[in-house]
Amino acid sequence: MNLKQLSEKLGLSQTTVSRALGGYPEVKAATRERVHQAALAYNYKPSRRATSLATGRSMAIGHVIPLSSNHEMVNPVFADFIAGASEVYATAGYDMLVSVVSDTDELRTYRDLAGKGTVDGVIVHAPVPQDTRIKVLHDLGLPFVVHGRAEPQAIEYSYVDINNYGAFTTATHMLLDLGHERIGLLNGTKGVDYADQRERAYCETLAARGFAPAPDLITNNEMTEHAGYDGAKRLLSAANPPTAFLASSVVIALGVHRALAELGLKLGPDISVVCHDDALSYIGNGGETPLFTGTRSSVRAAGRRCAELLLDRIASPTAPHTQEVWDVTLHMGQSTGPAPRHTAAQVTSAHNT
Amino acid sequence: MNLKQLSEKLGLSQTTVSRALGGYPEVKAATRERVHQAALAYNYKPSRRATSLATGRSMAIGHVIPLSSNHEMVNPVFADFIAGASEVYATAGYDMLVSVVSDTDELRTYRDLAGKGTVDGVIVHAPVPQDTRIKVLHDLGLPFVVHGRAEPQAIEYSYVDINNYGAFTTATHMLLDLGHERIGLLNGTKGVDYADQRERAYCETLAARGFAPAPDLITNNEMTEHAGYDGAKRLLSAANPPTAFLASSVVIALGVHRALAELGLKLGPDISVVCHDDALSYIGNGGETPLFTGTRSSVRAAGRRCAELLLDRIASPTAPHTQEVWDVTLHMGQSTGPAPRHTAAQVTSAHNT
DNA sequence: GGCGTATTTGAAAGCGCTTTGGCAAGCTTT
DNA sequence: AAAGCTTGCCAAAGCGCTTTCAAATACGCC
Repeated sequence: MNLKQLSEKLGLSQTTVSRALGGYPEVKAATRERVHQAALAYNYKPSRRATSLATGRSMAIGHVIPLSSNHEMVNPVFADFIAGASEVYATAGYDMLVSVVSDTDELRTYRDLAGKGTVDGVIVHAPVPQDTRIKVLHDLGLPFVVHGRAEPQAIEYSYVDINNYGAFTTATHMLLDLGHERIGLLNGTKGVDYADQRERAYCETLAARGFAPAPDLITNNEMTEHAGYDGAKRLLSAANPPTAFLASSVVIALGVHRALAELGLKLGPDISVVCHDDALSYIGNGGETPLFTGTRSSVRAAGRRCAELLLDRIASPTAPHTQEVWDVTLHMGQSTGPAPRHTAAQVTSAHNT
Repeated sequence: MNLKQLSEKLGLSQTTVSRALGGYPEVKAATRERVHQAALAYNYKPSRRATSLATGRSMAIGHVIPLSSNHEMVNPVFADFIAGASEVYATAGYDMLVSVVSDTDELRTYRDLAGKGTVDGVIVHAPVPQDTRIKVLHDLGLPFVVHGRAEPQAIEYSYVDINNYGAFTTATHMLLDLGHERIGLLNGTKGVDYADQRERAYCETLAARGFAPAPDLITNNEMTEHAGYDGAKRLLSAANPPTAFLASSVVIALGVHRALAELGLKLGPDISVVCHDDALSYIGNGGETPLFTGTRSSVRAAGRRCAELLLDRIASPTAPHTQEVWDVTLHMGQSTGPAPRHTAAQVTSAHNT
């Protein structure tokens, strides 16, 4: 059933039917009602294809998910972020287009989406400093919102980010306050903005408190359980091991936890772990008292907010840009405790003998 | 730049330009080359909107991701599945449309997608026995492929599934062979096909070997880390606790692992864990010797295969249906060992004193 | 009753492609 | 040399909507 057929059934013009369904005011209430009834009865749905062509809007938002070129890896936070964004799109009548592409193809994908007019806007994920995507999207005239930041940029743009610097400053202070002096940082891939911010916060806080950050206490890796396990294992087996870890995600922290279990070290009393928790729905750091102490911020809420901002931009492209930095709060869990008087190395060797 | 403008620049008709770009044979090679050059030079990309309307194909595939109605939860396997599917779509020139909807809205979403013609086909996730979606999609005439099975069905349909029954039969036998007699089953939500298959395999294998499956050794829950932790903790603290666990996913197994660490039990020597491993990219059960012993099957590969089958169906809708059940292999990890002579309960209480 | 103003409805022109049905060359065939 | 094929191109119709412009009807008022 298409518009023509429906209007014939009703003895009305396509114009009137279209307007009645579209909610335009110049239709008599009675007529509108009649049209709605008929649309329901015949199960008429206006073709998205035709509507798009006629209006010039595709009513779809693109999410381009970069695949790390080295490892074929989909970052687990995307699932939650997308779930949040999807809620907003659904209520606004937008569709969500997802493409998972290797990061070398990413710019081409944006150019394609813009050129073909498949989407009305895109969300930019995992920005890096001086991200080239921002200029490209700006030049293409495709509305976009960035999840995270990509400073410095000559171009003004909208973003939603969390205060990564603040979060890791707080976390580092907290561990120092507990007496930890050697703190390992298990971070994400170098070059991604949030990872760099976190490392900077960690280093500068240590320095401010009079500790020299040892480069050998920092690892950069994909945010996987395995990376956390490997990193913790490696740092703990080195000479002069850390007594605490700062982990960039709960997934990494779980890996640390596994490494500790294997080494016979107790999370909290022996080794403290503080992590950033994206509040992923399935990697629960939940329960009454969460397992891991950490800064927390819902990436799903960020997805929602980014989607809202993007739809706003599409509706009014000349409006001033919105830039939000969310503060995160530290939640106490069971993974932190005062620095043990004996070092972890001694504990380890005691267990190994 | 649109087709009309490009054809004027070239001094050709829109027909010829369209055909040259579309690869149709009735264009002279020289002309085709000239058109391609011009398209490149002017960065012409045919509008997806217009193409869709003209051809009647939207060149997009829908993935409707159900959100469990009780917990707002996105299953972690979706991310990997979708990454696999996306690869196939990309090379075939298709887009991927993702909607995350609460399961009560799912049928409406399918009707919308079909009615508006937003997509050319859909993938059905997480089927339940006698899934109503299959009949609805069939009646709508929207091509689809199911990831998993939904027997019994009056309707013939295509699917890709793993041999869940076989996998858990093998796993149960293996644990019995190791001398474990009380085996906990930490399963997914009841009513979802794969969970039911796994429970059936577990019960029937136990029965075949002369053991009565105790209902109190089975838990059904979301497949989260927390659920695994809770389930293991609960079963282990009961009277006559299990000496081994069968976990429906690595995420659950990680939760079990955490519970064990907390109880001072060693994975392998004290308590064995066998799980099904979807080979998720970020919840690595990787390494030379994987942590968890388990059946393994790449859900990403399943995503790829489902996508291929769906594109085939769209290309030839009357072709016979394809039904694939993949056998899974058991990989030895570090999480299994012979049943301890003393029971876990004794170990626990020893540690608690 | 007639005029001006609101209120409702319609005809038709796009939106930017694909595709059908010709048509005019340039070839081959007899 | 006429007839029949290819080859290479084009004009125009359509895909199913939205939206402009115009027209028809209804209403209020002197």
